[in-house]
Amino acid sequence: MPELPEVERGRGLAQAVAAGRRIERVWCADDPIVFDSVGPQRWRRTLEGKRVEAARRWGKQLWLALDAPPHPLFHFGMTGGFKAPGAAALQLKSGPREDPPAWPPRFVKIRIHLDDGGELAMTDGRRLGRILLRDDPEREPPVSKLGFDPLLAMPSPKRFSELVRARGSNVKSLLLDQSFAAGVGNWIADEVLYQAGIDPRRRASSLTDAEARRIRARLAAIVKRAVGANADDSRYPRTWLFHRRWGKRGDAKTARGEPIEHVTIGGRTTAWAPSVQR
DNA sequence: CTCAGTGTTCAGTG
DNA sequence: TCACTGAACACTGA
Repeated sequence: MPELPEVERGRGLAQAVAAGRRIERVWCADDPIVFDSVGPQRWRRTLEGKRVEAARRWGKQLWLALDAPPHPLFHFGMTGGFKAPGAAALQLKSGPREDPPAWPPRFVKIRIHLDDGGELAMTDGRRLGRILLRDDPEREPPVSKLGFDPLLAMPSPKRFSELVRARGSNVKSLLLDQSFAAGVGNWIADEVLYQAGIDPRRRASSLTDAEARRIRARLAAIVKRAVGANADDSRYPRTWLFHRRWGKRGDAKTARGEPIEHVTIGGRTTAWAPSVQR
């Protein structure tokens, strides 16, 4: 699920459901992994009675700004997400004839009941997500260790180019490095390099200024477009590598007929089109 | 039954 | 310090 656009959709849902509301009651799953050893009783004591001022995000980190600290900070891992009852329209791919919305949802980890009868829940099937408490989320790890957020704070072309060309790793790994660009995940990194026409194995320090600027422009455009589509991938442009990258078929091709290769870079499956990425 | 996986972290190596 | 690799985490779904 979650790269920057999916997390931003979660932020929007939380903002719509919870901002301005008081938290009346909280239910926590008995899951010491996702809750990072903060017990359910402390969660309830911390959250109940507080008012939610806003839902904020940096990279893949998401938190509820309350009227008093500490604030709950969420990371969705591979499979986490926010849910709200009857919020189908705000969620992913909830077409007319999908499964009836189950409530409470499968794999629910926390349920936050609000004073207007609404509810915000987080689910996480594979338990790689985390829910933490932070007094000052923006100035404490993990958020303080993140790099720029491509939606909220893209560096200038000049600055971006300097940043990229100072790094020795391959450009795919660099894009995945959260201390460089916060919120970029595996498919966005591949999409950026495909559209920019850059071989993912290139050393960042070997890129020309023009190539670095091209990467910046594609990163900005792809993130903006995916967020604008509310992370509904059926609305992503047909020409995107995204639609063709899954399932490593030997005969996979892009929409333009370019053969797609799958290789492992930085420990992650990388899909790319060698004929147009140099 | 096997295996990949939209993420992160840590230990070990060079 | 930097860069890289592999394993671990936990579990689903193909």
